[in-house]
Amino acid sequence: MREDDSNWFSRWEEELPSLEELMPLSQTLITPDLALAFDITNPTNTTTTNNHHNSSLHQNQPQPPPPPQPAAVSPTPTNPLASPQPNSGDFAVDSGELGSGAVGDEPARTLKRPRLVWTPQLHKRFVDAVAHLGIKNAVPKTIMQIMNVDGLTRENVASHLQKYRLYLKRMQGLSSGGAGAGNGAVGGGGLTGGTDAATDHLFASSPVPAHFLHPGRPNSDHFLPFVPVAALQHHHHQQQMAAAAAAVGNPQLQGQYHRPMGHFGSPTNGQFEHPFLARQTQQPVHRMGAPVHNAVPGFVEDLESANGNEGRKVLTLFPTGDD
DNA sequence: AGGAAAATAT
DNA sequence: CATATTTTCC
Repeated sequence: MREDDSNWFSRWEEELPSLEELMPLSQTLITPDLALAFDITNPTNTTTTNNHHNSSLHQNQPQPPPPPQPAAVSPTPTNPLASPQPNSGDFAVDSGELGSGAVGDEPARTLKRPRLVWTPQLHKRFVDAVAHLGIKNAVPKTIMQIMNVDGLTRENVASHLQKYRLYLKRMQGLSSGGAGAGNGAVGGGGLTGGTDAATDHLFASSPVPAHFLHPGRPNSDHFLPFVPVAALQHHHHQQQMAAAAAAVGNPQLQGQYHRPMGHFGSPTNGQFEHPFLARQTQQPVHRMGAPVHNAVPGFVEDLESANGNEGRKVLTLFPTGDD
């Protein structure tokens, strides 16, 4: 009956991805023009946005087009952007990158895919994709498609999905009625405060959809009238760099999270310092009266804190639909 | 292609 | 040493 209509409609609205979500990470990260420009004639770039100091974000660019994400590495062997040319202005990329050392290397060469760093933002996208698909359909391939992150490969998602599932499982055991779970299956964590196993850090940054925890009820049906946006987008351009490069090339950040005994007790948390991805939603803490005009039409203030602040979404009817 | 486990890197 | 991510096997 009609009831359903309004029901699903509401849900539909909530599920509507915001602009940010619609935009491919890669695109958001860099602009093709700049990227090209970089490779071709203007090696002047900041290439590196590497995080030299993550202490504070020095984002001067209102729209960081500095395409330089790939500084660390270039996942795509064929992509021109991969050239981490020396940044002329700023300093060189920072220090050794870890394993790859690719910073100063040339692109196009047998580049191995650098380690993908799952930043909270990326993870959020991942969770979002899984949520929309429903655990049922949440398979690597689909998730990957919906995420539409350049450079992301099925393997990456599969791997993360595996971990994510384990995380959910762990959560179930702990959150259930409580005392029940007797066995210390916790493996590692078992803190009273909640879920803070080291692994949870990343996962904790994004809220886990409630239905994920209940196996018994898929929460109504998720029949999507149309395929979720991103899935439709087919870009075959220089994709492998941005997101991947962005997310990837910065293992240094990892150092921060990777603290074995992590002491992330920030209640307000949610403010991760992302090197690149951060730029998408995390704007500088500039609270000036002067509004930061989003020069880009596609940029909406998506100030969503990874905390649990959800609800403020801009309804975007569809992706720019340009393509 | 999906899932799990092992291997490796950080 | 532990965790995160990749790679391999089923």
